[in-house]
Amino acid sequence: HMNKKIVTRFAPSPTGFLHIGGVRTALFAWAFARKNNGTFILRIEDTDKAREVEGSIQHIIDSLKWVGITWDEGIDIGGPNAPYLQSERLESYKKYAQKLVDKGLAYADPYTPEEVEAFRVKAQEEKRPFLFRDHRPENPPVWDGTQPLRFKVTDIKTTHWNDLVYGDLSAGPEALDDFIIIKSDGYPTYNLSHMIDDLEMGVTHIMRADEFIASTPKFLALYEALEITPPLMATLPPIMAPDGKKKLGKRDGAKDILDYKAEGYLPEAMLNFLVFIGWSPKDEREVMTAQEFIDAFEIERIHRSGGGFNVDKLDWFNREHLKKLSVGEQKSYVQKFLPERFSSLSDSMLDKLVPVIVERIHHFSEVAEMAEQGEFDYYINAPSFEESKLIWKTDTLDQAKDHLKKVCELLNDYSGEWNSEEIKSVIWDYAESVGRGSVLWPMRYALSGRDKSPDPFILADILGKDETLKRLQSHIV
RNA sequence: GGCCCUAUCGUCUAUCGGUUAGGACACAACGUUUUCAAUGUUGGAAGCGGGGUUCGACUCCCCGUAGGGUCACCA
Repeated sequence: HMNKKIVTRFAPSPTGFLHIGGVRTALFAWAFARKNNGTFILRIEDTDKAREVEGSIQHIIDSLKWVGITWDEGIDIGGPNAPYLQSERLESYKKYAQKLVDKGLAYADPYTPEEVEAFRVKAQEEKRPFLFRDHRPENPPVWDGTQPLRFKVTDIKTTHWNDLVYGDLSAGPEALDDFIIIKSDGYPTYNLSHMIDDLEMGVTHIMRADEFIASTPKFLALYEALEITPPLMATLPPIMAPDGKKKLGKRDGAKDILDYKAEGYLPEAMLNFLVFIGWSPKDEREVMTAQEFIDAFEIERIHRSGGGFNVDKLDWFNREHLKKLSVGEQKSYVQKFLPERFSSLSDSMLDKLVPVIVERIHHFSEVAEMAEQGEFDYYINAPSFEESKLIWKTDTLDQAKDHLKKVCELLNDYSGEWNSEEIKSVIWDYAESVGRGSVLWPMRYALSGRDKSPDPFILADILGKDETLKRLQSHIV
């Protein structure tokens, strides 16, 4: 039973950065293609020249690549259906537009933008939807390419269709109108161009966010006029702002996806987080790799209700994926976010320090924040001697110094392997005999100068034997 | 305002007529421990309201209510 090969696409417009909503859409379309051994296409819809933002295309490519999305055909790699930039496909759109004109299903819009705007305002004031067809000219001029070209809806009815996610949908006749398919600048609108491209590129499944539900009846009318069988449609639920009250927009904190990269979030965590907004697997798994997501992905399990963007959950996902990284990988991230002054840390010190840091963060920019607050300074500079701190939780300063003196002796005599477990066992019996706190608190202060720090044995391990003894001795004098 | 979609713990969700309504995040308590962190255990916490259908509704239908989308020479 050879089914038709599945082809999906992600088709953003180059009008700025890609935010999480766009990436989520791409992720679903990509996963569906991958799961079914299909083709995934990256197409750029640059028909709105006024809104185009320089550099967007590269930014989109970088964003998708960051989360691990790959495409089989697309703007940067070409493919059998090239070009993948709509501004280079104008002939196709004109051909189909002309077809409609010839059939009497498209006509030139004779009004000025101001006149149309006036119709719209009036409709708004009268609290009814704006319908251009109420103003459809009786004898439209011949289309010479300088006026907008409108599709003429001939069958005004309630539209019924099926959505792979929402099931049977319908919309009243108010959803149908004469909409523009070619603008006065000669470029097509999305309304026309996306379906021509999908047809020519063999797209079988369209995945897009729910704001397109309302215009689907228009698309369906145009498909019919063009005698094109529409692809199957899967509508994705909206991503809501953290308060859950409205759709997440750029004004509500929908950041550039690459900002999360800059903040030290892991791409695999971002992917994991994003796919769980609007989808969930059959079982109760949450932490998943990209491949596990692809394997588990089913359109049937895409949700219909909107999901909120929850930073706490993202942080949790990030921690979970952080733990799965090798120490080497963790180390290169930590190095990236550690300020310049820490470059004096030796490689071997870093190897021991990294796990200690990773245990205390959700994402790597916290490393920079903690460093900013002086959190790691004692790894590169010995803390200054403070008697008051040294005697905290011990009886007297003399006693604290005696304990440190003994610790120094024990460590000095020890010549085995230098790691926190061994260091601990060297000191432990003594600490137990006189009371752990009275030994460990002074050690902590002598080594870090702080009352909140990692275990003193771990500190000693990271600092090395020489530096450890040096710091302890400086507090005995 | 018209058209359309949605509705389970604070948040994300499971449930596809019969469950003590399950899980995760967050939160709280306790345990471990030399502090912090990490970790372990436990806990509180939900079916928007009203009608139906049914032996039985979170689940199906209707009406409210609330939220969201849309009504561009943007996609």
